[in-house]
Amino acid sequence: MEGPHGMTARPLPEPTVARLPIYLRIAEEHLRHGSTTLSSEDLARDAGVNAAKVRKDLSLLGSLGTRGTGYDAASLIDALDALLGMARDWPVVIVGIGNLGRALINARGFFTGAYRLVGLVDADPAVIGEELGGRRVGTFAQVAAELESAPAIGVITTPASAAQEAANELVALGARSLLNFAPRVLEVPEGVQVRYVDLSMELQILSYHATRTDAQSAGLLATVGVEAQALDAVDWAEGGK
Amino acid sequence: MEGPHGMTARPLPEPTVARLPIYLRIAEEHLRHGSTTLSSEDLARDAGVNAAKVRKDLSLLGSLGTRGTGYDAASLIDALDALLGMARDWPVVIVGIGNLGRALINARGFFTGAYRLVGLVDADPAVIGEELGGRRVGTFAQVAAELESAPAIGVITTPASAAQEAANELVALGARSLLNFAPRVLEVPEGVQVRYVDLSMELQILSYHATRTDAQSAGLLATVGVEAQALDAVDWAEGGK
DNA sequence: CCGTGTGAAATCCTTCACAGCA
DNA sequence: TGCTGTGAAGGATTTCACACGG
Repeated sequence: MEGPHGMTARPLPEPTVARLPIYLRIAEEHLRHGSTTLSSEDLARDAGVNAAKVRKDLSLLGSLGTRGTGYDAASLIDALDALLGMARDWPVVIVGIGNLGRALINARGFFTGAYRLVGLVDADPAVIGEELGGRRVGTFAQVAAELESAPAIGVITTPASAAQEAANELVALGARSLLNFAPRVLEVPEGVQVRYVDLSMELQILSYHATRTDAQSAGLLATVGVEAQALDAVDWAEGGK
Repeated sequence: MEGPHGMTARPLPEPTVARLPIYLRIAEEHLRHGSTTLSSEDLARDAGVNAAKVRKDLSLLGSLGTRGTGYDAASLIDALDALLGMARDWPVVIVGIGNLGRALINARGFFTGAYRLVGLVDADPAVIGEELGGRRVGTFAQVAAELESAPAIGVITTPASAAQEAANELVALGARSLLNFAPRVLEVPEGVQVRYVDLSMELQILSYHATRTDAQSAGLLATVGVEAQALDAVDWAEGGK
């Protein structure tokens, strides 16, 4: 059904999965700019990766390209859309309506396309009742009562101390994917996916590298031949022990 | 100076670097809760990784532990603080004062410790002049004039269309590390670090996995023995061709 | 002739298993 | 005895190099 030749596909390597959304974005951009085909070299340049990697990645989805020509932008978009589930409907609940939660609600591109905001949860009585993005903020119980179906994705933007409880409630509501912005590793049942976005961690990783390159530029440069690499986000988790 | 035995250290593996902030957070928490030592097993449980991985990671920083006992929380924190540059001062400029930018300015834990907000840039005249987080929003020229020194880190929260220009300006100001929230791969000079946080990409990766596990649970479960893994963020980039 | 698709090689990371020290 | 530190094994991903097809 979803494999290269209709057979049961083995799971894609996680680094490949993380690059697919980038390829999708680039293909959409190329199409908007009028080019109907693009080569692995084009994709590689825009994504900041090796061309061989692009070909290997895309070949895992099937034979999408044409030898001597490249990839048809529209076909590539279709294939990636299908694989990333962009044709489906993904109801999203956000827990923690602070600054970050509000930013996500209002962010362009966050609730476009397949992802649909269906619930806003907060514990603070001062926030409950407020209307944002066409939804009224409620407690878990209130939101659960108003949901038509289980949310597919739960977004956690609470303080760290409330994150595990938020995860528990979201899983109880039926969410099987969590996007956690709180600086806490979550315990979730097997089969529940968790992705972590930790802003202070990002700063620390940057300052680690900055410390190192400073020290090196004082000596001799040691980072020779380092290819510009765009995105290899592999921070994911599958629940269970 | 920074190697295990005072010798020139080879660079740490990138996945290891991405885990160090987590170990740091866990050690701080343990210390706050009164335990002065913690084992690799403790760290592994809280971080959601394998204990062997913890030991391998930490052994790369030197011999921090004591056989038969574990790691001294305070010493571990010191070592990680030093390595991640937490003793230094990291001036940060934010470009793009929309919802996300404001969320970062107000977020607890984002501008605590080593990271210090020194400038806010936006192109919108309606936003320029506004005061947030103790800083007045200005154009690049205005902010540049008020800076005491070059910013170490630039945070980009502009729309995608403005991200490359923001990166150029930040590099011109002297920033050597960029944290980019815009869905765009940036071109930067060699030696400039870029990390990407792309929220819509996170959702797409989640929906990819959700699609797959749904299809599998209809058949037979194939994800057996998958260890819970916390964070392997490896999305980083070094400029240059 | 050009660019994809792909075995094979090389590299990187993780996990194992245990020696060694407190 | 208990837990770290680490060589070696194992697994996964990246890169190479080129056969193949349009």
